[in-house]
Amino acid sequence: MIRVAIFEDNKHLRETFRLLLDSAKGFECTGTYNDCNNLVNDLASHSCDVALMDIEMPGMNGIEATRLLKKHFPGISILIQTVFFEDEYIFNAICAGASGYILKSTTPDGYLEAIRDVQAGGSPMTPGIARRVLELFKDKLQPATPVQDYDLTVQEKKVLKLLVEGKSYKLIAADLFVSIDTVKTHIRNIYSKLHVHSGTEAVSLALRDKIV
Amino acid sequence: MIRVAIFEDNKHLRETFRLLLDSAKGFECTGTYNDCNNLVNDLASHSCDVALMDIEMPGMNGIEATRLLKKHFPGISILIQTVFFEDEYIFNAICAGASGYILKSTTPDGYLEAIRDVQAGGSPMTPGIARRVLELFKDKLQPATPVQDYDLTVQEKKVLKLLVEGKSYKLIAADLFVSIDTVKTHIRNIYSKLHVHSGTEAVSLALRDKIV
DNA sequence: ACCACAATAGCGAAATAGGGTGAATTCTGA
DNA sequence: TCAGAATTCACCCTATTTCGCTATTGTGGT
Repeated sequence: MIRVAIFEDNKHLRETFRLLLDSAKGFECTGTYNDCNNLVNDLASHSCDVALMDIEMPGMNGIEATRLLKKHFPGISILIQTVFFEDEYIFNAICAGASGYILKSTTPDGYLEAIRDVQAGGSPMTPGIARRVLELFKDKLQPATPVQDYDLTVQEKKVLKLLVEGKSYKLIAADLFVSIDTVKTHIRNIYSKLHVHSGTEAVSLALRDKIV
Repeated sequence: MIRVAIFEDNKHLRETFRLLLDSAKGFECTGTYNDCNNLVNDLASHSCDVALMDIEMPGMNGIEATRLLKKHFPGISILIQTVFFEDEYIFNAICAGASGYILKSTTPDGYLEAIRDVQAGGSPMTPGIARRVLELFKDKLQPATPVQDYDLTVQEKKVLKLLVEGKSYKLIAADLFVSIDTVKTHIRNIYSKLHVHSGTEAVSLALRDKIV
C-alpha cells in the first residue's frame, strides 16, 4: 500500500487525484492540501511515502516545499507535477531533492505508474523532461568551454595564476625570479589582452573563464 | 519508419536485435556492427535516425563512439544500452551526447518503446538510471557546500560582490551611495573576516567558496 | 638579413589601495 | 531600555598598483 499526500491548489484537480488514488489498488491518499504553509505539521500527523507536489501554489511554492520536506522527512519521495516545462524549474526541483518530475498532461494511469516508480526507487519523468534534464546536465557539467583563451603567453599565464593566488607584484617577482618591473610589464600586457583594468577584474575573469 | 543502426559485439544479441526490428512495425534496421572502428564510414553509407549503442565493445567503446558520432552526425540520436550501472559510465555517456540510457535487462517491447521515445525527442531511461542521473545532477551541481560563511554582514556582502565585479573603491562607493571612506571601512572588515590582505585574494576566495 | 614577438628591465607620474585611529548614528535582540 | 552590532564617515600616511614610454636580448619564421 503506497501512502500518498497531495499538494495542489486547484480544488477540482485535488479531488480528482483523491478519487484516482482511492479507487486504485495499492494506493492510499493520506491527505490533500491546497498549500504548503503548514507542511511540516501536516505530514507529521499524517505520514506518507510519496508526496505529489504541484509547483504553482499560493504562499510557499512546490520547490521550496520540496526542500523543506526533504530536510524534515528525508524518507519521503517527492513527485513534482506541474505545467511548467522551464529549465529553471526543472533544475531547481531536482536540486531541491525531487525524485520525479511529470507534466500535468500525464494520463491518470501515467500518474499511478509514476507514483509506483518513485516508490520503487525510480525517477519517472515525462520523456521531454528527461531530455531537458540530460541537456541541462551536459550544459552545466561540460568542461565549461574556455570561450576564449585570450592568447596569453606562458609567462603571462604564470603571472596571472600567481595574481589569482592573491600575491603582490613583489611576491610574483620573487616567485618567478624576475624584477618587479618585468611583472609590471606582464600585468600591463595581461590587462590589455583581457580588456580589464585592475587585478580584481583580472582574477574574476580568470576564474570564471578558467584561464588559470 | 525509424531507421536504426545496431552496435553490439555479441553476435547472438546483434542478431536478436535485427530480428526484433525487422519484425516490428515502423522500424528498419540499417545495419548491425560488431565494433565502432569504422563508425563514420559505416554510417555515411547507411544513414539512420537512431543508433543503439553498446558500451563494452572491442576497440573504440560506446561512449567514445557516441562522442565521435555526435560530432559527425549531430542529427542521429544515440540510445545507450548496457549492463553497466556505474555512475562513471552514465555520466560520461550523457556528456558524450547520448539521448537515452537503458539496461540490457529491458524487455524487447521496452527496447522498441525506448527507440520510439528517442526518435520523438524524449530520453528514455531505466527508472534506476534516471534516479542515478538525478543524484549525480544534484551532487555535481549543488552549490558546493559553502564551507564557511565568514559572518559577512549584508553591506559587506554587497561590497564584496562589487569587488568581485572588478569595481574600484570609488565605483563601489558610487554604486552604494556612500562615501569612499565607508567602502574602505567595509573592505577592511571583509579582509579581516576573510583573513586576506588584498582585493585579488578576496575575489579569489569569494569565487572559490561562492560567498557571492 | 629582417621582422615579429616573447621576455626581460627600467623610469616616473598619477591613481588606487591598505591600514591605523577615532567617532557618530541607526538597528536590533534580550 | 540598554548593550552590542551594523553602518556610516573623516583624516592621515604609506604601499601598491596602473599606465605612459623606452629599450635590450633571444628565438623562430620568411
